[in-house]
Amino acid sequence: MNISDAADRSGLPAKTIRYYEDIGLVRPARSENGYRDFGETELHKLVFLGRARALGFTIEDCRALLALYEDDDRASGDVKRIAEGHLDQINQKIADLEAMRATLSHLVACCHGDDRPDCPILEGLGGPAQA
Amino acid sequence: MNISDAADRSGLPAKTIRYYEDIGLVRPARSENGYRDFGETELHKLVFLGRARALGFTIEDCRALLALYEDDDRASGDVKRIAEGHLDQINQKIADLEAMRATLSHLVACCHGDDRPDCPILEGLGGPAQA
DNA sequence: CCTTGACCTTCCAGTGACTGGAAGCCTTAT
DNA sequence: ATAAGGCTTCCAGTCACTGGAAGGTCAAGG
Repeated sequence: MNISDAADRSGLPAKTIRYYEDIGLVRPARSENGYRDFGETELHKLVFLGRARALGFTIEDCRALLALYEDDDRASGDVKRIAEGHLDQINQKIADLEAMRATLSHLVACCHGDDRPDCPILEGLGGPAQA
Repeated sequence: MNISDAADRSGLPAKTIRYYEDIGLVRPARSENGYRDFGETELHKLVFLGRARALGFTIEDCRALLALYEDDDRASGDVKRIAEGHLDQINQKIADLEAMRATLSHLVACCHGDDRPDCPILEGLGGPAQA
């Protein structure tokens, strides 16, 4: 299967698939003409990578997860540890974003947003530190 | 004031301050020896930038906000529009992360996490599409 | 006066995970 | 024979810094 079919079936852009080969995540065979030739196994890995990336795992996490996926003697504890670490990071990011949202939505709510210069948002950013 | 004092008083790393000058966000004076010399106005802008960045505004948003901050004839509506746009993006990011968290925490909860290879997390990533 | 150490300067390269584009080869259909 | 489309590689750019090298400046101590 050529790269554009692999792209269609995995949902990843062809550019991304080439990049994943560059960094050693997949190793498609090559046809005589030099084109990449994806078998079911490599396609399967692309799907796996697409799902893991969609869950926000880093490429290095994906590399580790893929190695575990292909290792019949893996310990599920290793997988779970990676996933829990990532879950902690997601929770941290959500907490950070919620703190931003709280501050910013308060400022936005206080701003009348018309053509006058008076603006609590700018005051919050530039004024003296607030409690 | 030299850059390290500006860094201490603004909370930004000196490297970041130099970068902000590079991209034209601040324009500190120069002493005869070539050192940057920050007055209160430039320091104030650094504090403003630090707060805006902490709220997740992009550098280009910061540039626009700073211009409005320095414009006595601004319309607060312009500020509010930028802030609301950013708030939308924050909300979108939170929603994305919460979706990831829901999927991932479910998978993690299903994984016994011991030394056996059986692993619902990997099955979720590599298996057939789920409803 | 000299040295030491802490500053400061500029410039270059790297981060993560792609993405866009150029230049050129291959295939398929007309 | 040619035109369109797909494939290849390689280089550069994204965002907002961050690290490090090479070298100039300054204040204190001997």
